Amino acid sequence: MTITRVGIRMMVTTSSSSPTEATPDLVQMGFSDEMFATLVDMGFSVEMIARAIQENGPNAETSVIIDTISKYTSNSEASSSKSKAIDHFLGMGFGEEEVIKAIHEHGEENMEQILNALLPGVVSEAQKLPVVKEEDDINWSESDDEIDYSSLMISDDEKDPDSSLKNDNRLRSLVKMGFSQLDASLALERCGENVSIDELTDFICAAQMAREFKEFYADPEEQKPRHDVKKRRVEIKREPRASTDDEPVRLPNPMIGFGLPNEPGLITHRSLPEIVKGPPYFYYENVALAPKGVWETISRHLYDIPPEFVDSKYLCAAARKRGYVHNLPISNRYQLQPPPKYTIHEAFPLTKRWWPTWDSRTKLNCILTCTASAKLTNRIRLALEAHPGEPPKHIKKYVIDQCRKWNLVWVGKNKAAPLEPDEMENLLGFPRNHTRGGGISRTERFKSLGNSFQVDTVAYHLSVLKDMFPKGINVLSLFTGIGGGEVALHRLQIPMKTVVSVEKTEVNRNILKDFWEQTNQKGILVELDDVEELSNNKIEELMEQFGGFDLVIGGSPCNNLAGGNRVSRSGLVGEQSSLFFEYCRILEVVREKTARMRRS
DNA sequence: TCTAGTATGAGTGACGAG
DNA sequence: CTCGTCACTCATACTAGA
Repeated sequence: MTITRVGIRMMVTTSSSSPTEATPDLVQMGFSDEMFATLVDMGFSVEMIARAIQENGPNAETSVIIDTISKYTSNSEASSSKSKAIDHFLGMGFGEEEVIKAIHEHGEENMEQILNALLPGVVSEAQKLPVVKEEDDINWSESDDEIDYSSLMISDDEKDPDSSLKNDNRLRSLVKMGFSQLDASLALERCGENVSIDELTDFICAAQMAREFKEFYADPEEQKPRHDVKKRRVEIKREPRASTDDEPVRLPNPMIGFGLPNEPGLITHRSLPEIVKGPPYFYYENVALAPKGVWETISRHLYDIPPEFVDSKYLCAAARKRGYVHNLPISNRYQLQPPPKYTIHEAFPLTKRWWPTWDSRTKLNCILTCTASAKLTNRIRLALEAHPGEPPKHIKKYVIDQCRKWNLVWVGKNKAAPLEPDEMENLLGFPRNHTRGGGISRTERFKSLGNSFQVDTVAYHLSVLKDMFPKGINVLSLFTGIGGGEVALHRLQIPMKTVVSVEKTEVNRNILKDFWEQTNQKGILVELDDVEELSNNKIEELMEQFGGFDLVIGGSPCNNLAGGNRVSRSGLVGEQSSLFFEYCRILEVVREKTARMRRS
C-alpha cells in the first residue's frame, strides 16, 4: 500500500556497490510495470523486491524473484519489512498497530485467527452501521433474486458439522468486513471450504469488479443482465483466485461514468465495501487512456473501487477522457450553473463566421500542454490559399487532421489558430485570467492548464458534498496544480474551512494563493510543496490542528501514462507517475487517523 | 539562464471488412 | 475471429535567440 518510488530508489541505491553510480531506474533495470505490480500485489514489500532484483539481476524472471523473496520470508529476515500479512490486513483497512499485535499473537501464517482477533475492533462499527446494500437502480439486485439461494447454502446433511460451523464463521466474518451476505455466500460456495479468508475476499472483489464494470459501464441498451452475469460467474469459478489483473478495465462507451442528468442510463446508487464508505471521502483522477494494466493497479490500490470514466465532452465543448476513483455517493449529483457551452460554436461564437463547411467538428479534442506552432498554422494558410474556393480532398484531409491534432479553431479566412490560455480556462471551467499574471509565462500557462481538472466534471461529482457539509469542509488537496478541485468546491459554494494543498510547481502555488485571496475565502490555506515530504507525522499533526480532513482530492502526475509522451511512457513505475503511491500512502494515513479520531 | 518554438511516434481502442 | 485502418493522446528534448 505504501510503495513509493523514493523507497525503491533509496533501497536500490543504498545497496549499490558504487555510490557514484547513477540512481538505477526500475525501467532501466528492465523491471516492467506488470512485474512490479504483480509482486506488490502479492504483498511483497518494495525492500524485498529491490533486494531480490539486486541478487538475481534485472533480467531475472518473475518466478525467480518470487522464489528469492520467499526465502527471505521463510528465513524470517524480513523484520524490517512489512510482511505480506501486514500488508494484507493494512490493505483491508485495519490499523497498523492492531495488525502487528495480532500477527505477533497468532503467527503470520494463521491469517484467519489474525482476522478474528482484528474483527472485534470493527464489529462494533459494523453493528452500528449494519451492512445494508444500497438499492441499485440497475437491476443487479433483481438478477440476484433469480439465483437459487438455497443452492448456495450449505446444508447440514451434506456437510459435516465442523465444516458447516467453519463456513458459518467465515460467512459472518465476510459480512462483518462489509461484504453483502449474497457475495459472501456465493464466494463460499464457489471457492469451496478449504480456502482462506483472503482468497474469499479476493474472489468477492474480483466478482464485484466484474459485475460493476459489466453493468455500470455497459451501454444500457446493450445490457443483457442475468444471462451475462451468470456466465461471468461461471467464468470466475474456473479461476477463483482471479485478481483484477485478469479482468481488464474496459472503457465505457459512451464515456459518461455513472451518467449525466437528463440523459438515459443515469445510475444513482452503487454498492461500496463498508470499509471505504466515507468520511474521509477521497477523489482520485488520472488519464483514462493509460497503458494496459495501469487502471487495474490504481483500482486495486484504492480499495478495489472501479474507476468512473468520464469524457468531459459530455459536459463542455472539449474532450477530456479521465478516470476517477472515489468513494463519494452518486445520488443527487447536480451540475454547476450556468452550464458551460456545449459546442465549439457556442463557446467561441466568433469562430463560426470563418468555420469551413467541410470542418465538421463540434467538439474540441483534449487540451494538452503544448500548442501548435506558428509555422504549422502558416502552412495551413498557404495550403488553403493555393486553392481558392473549395480545396481538394487531400488538402482538406491534411488541414482537418492538423486541426484535430492541435485543437485549432478558425479565427479568420484560411486562418486556423491554437486556443489562447483564456479560452482554455473557459473550456476547463476556470474563471477568466485564473492563470494569468503573477509571474507565470505563457508556456507555463499552457502546461498548467493542460494538466488540470475540467472543473464542471469534477464539480458534478463533488456536488454531493454540499448537503453533507453545510458548515464547510476540510480538504487535503494533493497534486493541486492550478486548483481545479478548489475552484469546483468554490463554484459549488461549499465553504472551505481548511485547504492543505500540496503542489510542487511554484507558479501553480501562486495561482491558488491568488485565487484564494481574490475570492475572499474565509478559510485557511496551507500550501506545501512536495508530497514526498508530507510525512505521516506531519499529516497527523495537520489533522489534529484542523480537526481531520473530510476530503482527500488529487490527480497524480500522468506524465508516464499519457499517450503524448513518446519518451518515458513507462506506466505507474515512471518517475512522476509513481507518485500515485504517495497518494495511496497519504490517503491511508488520513483514513487511519480519522478512524482513531472518531473512536476517541 | 530563461523562454519559446519545433520536431519527435507509439500505445490503445473502435470499427469494419473479410 | 483476425487483420488493417483510423483517430486520439493532462509530453519530452533539443535548439535558437533574447
